[in-house]
Amino acid sequence: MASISVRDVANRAGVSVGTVSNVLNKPEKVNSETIRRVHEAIDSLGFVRNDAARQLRAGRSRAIGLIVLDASNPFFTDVARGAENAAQDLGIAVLTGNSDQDPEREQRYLDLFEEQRVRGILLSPVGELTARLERMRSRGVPVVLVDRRADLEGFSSVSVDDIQGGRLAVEHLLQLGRRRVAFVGGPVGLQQVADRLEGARQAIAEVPGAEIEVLPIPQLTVEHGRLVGESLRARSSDELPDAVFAANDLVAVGLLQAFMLTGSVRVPEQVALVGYDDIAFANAAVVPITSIRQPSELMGRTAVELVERELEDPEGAVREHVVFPPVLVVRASSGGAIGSDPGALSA
Amino acid sequence: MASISVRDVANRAGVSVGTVSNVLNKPEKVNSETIRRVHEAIDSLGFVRNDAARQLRAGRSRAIGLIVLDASNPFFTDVARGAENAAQDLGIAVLTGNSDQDPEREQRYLDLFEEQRVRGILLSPVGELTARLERMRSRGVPVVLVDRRADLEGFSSVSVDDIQGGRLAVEHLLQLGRRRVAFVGGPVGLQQVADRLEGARQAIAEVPGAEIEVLPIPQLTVEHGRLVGESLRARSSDELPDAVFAANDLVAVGLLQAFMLTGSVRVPEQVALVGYDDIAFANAAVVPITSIRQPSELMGRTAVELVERELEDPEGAVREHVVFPPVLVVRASSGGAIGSDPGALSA
DNA sequence: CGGCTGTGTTGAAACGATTCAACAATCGCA
DNA sequence: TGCGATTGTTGAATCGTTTCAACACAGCCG
Repeated sequence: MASISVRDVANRAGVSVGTVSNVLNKPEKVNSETIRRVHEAIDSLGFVRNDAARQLRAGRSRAIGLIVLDASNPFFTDVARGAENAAQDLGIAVLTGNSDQDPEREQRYLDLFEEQRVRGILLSPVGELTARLERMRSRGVPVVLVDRRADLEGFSSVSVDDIQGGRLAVEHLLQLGRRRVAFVGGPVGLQQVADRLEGARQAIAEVPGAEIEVLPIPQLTVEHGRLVGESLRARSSDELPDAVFAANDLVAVGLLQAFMLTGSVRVPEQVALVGYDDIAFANAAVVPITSIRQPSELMGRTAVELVERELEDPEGAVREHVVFPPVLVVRASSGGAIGSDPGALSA
Repeated sequence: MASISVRDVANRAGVSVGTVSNVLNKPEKVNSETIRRVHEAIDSLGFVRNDAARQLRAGRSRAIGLIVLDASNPFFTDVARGAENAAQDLGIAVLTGNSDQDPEREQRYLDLFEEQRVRGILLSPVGELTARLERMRSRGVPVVLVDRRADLEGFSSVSVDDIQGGRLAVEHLLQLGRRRVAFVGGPVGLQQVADRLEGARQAIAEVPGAEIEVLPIPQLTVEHGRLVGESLRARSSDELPDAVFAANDLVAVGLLQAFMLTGSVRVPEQVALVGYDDIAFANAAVVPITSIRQPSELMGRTAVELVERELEDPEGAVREHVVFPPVLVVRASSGGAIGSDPGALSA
């Protein structure tokens, strides 16, 4: 029951505690025969290093804290995966907390991470945290904002250029010869939605004769996509747009379902469809959906690297804002590579 | 830069360190005026308790470790949410790691959690861990298996009765008058798949004239569901089953897509469809899919409670296997509540 | 007044790993 | 042989919190 400590290992191996510690942390300073004996003792006693004691001495832990907005959103699980992979390479760990868009839960995870003295925090913020983060920074704990451009001054961040993403989507539609584009998304209060729309408008403005119609929705869900899809279906064919850009893939799935349900709107013949995020389901939809991919895994990886870089440069004014370019992934819903006969889609 | 400790707080408040500790942990033993002064000192200095020191003294941390098989599977995010909610009520934290079905990652998280001296571990295991878990148990660290019945002797577990789930699904189909049921799932090596099929067979056996056809697939994915769906679509109508039970919702979605694509198989008129897991997408599919719900959040919550119960009963032989009943959720794909005109589904 | 109870407070010991100045042993070289 | 350099090893001090035996003090009673 009594826990096994370095002292026990030292006794068993016939060396001092300092030597055991050196075997664990600086083996190059220890005679190889001694190393062997110590490891033997460790194995036979089943010794497991007590991380609390180690980090008490070290002053900081070997873990990075990650707080995500929504653990069920594939985007964030990919970010987390990227962070874990990067951390693994560095021999550190990632502790993941899910704020679930609740400022109170977010606070609790910040408390926990502060008490744990994590080496840094990756955060996609919900609540108002300026004062709090200011304090962490003054303590020398790096904070990296994920998926939000530097709305908080003085913190590093990783994000995606959503304006560029919007451009990519609509330029693709325009290149297909489409001219009457509908944008389905909302609420426009959301930075991401506003940026995507802005990019779409920029692309439209560059092509004479192209026009855009904005169809606002209160939330980015399958249901609201479907509702808009049904209202579009009811239009006469000369009122129908020939292309739709959905602010995310869930909305695109809803639109597609409405179009498919009666088969009265053919995708992509009558309406070409582009979504955003490139979630796994975009590829698995009835008609695979063209989408804008965010390099989510790379974002997580980069965020971890930014934390470590700030740590290595303690006095540093090293605050970086890494903005990733989005990538267009063309699939059947905009007439890209189609597995089966497109004609079959009209049902 | 120098970290602020209880000693600093004590000086500032003009009391001893013992008193500061008591304010933090046993305020009922401290004079209320003293409490006030100490809190004032804490606030003005920005003191944050060092959890490493605290748990070094305590011998164990205030966190429970959770290792999930697949963080992108909604089932596990729900389990995690349940565990976090339960932990919150108890004033402890949950550290979540994603093994991603990789035994090596699973090992690394176990190492981490052992070094952190977590109070307990919730685990949906991938690799062979008997020896390892045995050691943890002998150290008095409770281990609770999630979503696996006690294939490892002597550990508590939470799981769902998948045999019962299979029964529910097929009994429902039989009650609708269907008699020719197809089961789509695999690999049968998977305990869950085998159990669901077993339950289905039991239900079939109780109704004279009912028969079941097993259509095996190598993986529970949308793609494989779609492939089977296409082969069914090609059958003549008297060879077609009048009901399909899919081993999970992803497979059901694939089947549905194949049926809808040409509209040659009408759901639910020609074929009634039931899935398993009740993922969010089941409700958001073109035709909402009837499914078997697992109480995933409750499972997470219960697992945390089992850990705490084992801790309170140190010598205890308290090893419980909690098996939850699955729940049938009826939707349009089996002719349940349908929003719009069912006839419209035939396209 | 002496003894007793109850309420607050104190400060040193303990938790277990890491660090580092000091020491020991061995070797090379003049 | 003597001296410095090199390589290994030692063990006490340290990190910040909690615990606990000991103490101080006030109030009460016989």
